[in-house]
Amino acid sequence: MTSRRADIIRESLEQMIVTGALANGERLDETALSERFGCSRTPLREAFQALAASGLIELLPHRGAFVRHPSLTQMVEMFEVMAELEAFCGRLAARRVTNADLAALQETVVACEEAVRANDHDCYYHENERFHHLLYSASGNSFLADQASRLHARLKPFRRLQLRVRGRLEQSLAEHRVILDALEKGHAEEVATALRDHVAVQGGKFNDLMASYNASPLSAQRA
Amino acid sequence: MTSRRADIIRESLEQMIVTGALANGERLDETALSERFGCSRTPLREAFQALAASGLIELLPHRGAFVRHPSLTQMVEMFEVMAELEAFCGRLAARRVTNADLAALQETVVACEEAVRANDHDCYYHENERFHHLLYSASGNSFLADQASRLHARLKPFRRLQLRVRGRLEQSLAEHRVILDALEKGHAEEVATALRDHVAVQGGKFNDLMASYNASPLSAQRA
DNA sequence: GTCAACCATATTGTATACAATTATTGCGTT
DNA sequence: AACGCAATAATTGTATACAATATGGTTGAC
Repeated sequence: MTSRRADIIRESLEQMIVTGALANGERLDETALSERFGCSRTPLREAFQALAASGLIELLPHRGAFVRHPSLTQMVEMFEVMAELEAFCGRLAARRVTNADLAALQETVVACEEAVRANDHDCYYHENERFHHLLYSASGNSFLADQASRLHARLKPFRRLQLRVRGRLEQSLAEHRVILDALEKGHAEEVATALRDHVAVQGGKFNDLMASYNASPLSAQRA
Repeated sequence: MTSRRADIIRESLEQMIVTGALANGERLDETALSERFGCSRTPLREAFQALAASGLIELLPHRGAFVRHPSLTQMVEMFEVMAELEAFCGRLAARRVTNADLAALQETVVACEEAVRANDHDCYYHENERFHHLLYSASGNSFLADQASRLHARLKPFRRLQLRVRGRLEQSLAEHRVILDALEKGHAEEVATALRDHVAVQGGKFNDLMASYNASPLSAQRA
């Protein structure tokens, strides 16, 4: 149980930033926020440090904290790295995956199938998360798994937007099947390629992403 | 100019941790350190936050800050990821590199040659850094470049140990030449493979690394 | 003698007060 | 009228004081 006020505030601010409740370039006023959260400036400043470390805000010395939403370019760059990290996870997992891992992955695929049938986007989203996180740890490299998880978390709001495109759920599920199949056969390069294509923003997906980005509050110009 | 006491303290502690002046598992006493640095606990705590974010210490709620040196396993894991990140930088750079980048890279190779002739390890180390950072930005993906730089910085103390192995300088230089050559020709996969092998800890390099790790103060058991 | 519960102590987390730096506004000069 | 400088106000950075939590030792019971 986290009894630290600072941690709660960090999560709260994180949410406000990724949902777009806090606009890009906006300055976070310590005194104003401390009144809003009903606490002093101290825990707020600690939360700022953590947010700055994960890149959600920029901390300029003696000037304050500023919200920094990724630009479209930065977003594409992040997806480019994410694709490669996942591909690497897959390549390692093809050699190191355990039967328990495979069984758990299979479970998520089944759950995803049901979600698609029920057209339950939230459920699919949840199971999709499980699939990818299982894959990260199946890499057998806990540092890699951690890095992948961090970036995955940072891309969370954009992935949600993507999954809402028509037909994307079915396509995503089919790709999961291909990945799992190659993984079971131990075909490292096939797994890597399938994952890279699954995650990468390319072709039509780029247009979808761009459209949803421009429509979202995150795209607001900097102050 | 950084007039923040917290930043200075962070750098100072960072140095003490990576050099092994602070042993693994050691608890960082806020009051003791604040007296030592001649300041209050506030900037120290801010420094702790930053160090925890980069993984050098662990911050347990209501219990304090503990130094966390990577285990041999974690180190190998980090090198595994570093190799892949650099390989990806190279693959992208093969398509996106500019003539100015190539010229700058060529310069570092020349400087490295001179350093090897003079047997100047410090100079070689410095030019080696330049080579790799140039490569990161040549990837044309600034997010990737940033991530690569971060991990590169974290592996710094271990790389220093590695370069001290006899004959490693010449071997490293030769590899730089191969990488640059493939880069000029635009052979993406050659660049990637050469970089992966250049960075990866495998074969004899693993033994060298393990030996230097065991000999270093970083390998001390946790308290 | 051992284990558990409780109290004392020490240490972290938070609030507030103060210092230092930056931004702003107004005035004076060109 | 526009630019530059200076004083003032606002905001961040730091110090200190206080509150909350965890640890360790002691005491009591079984």
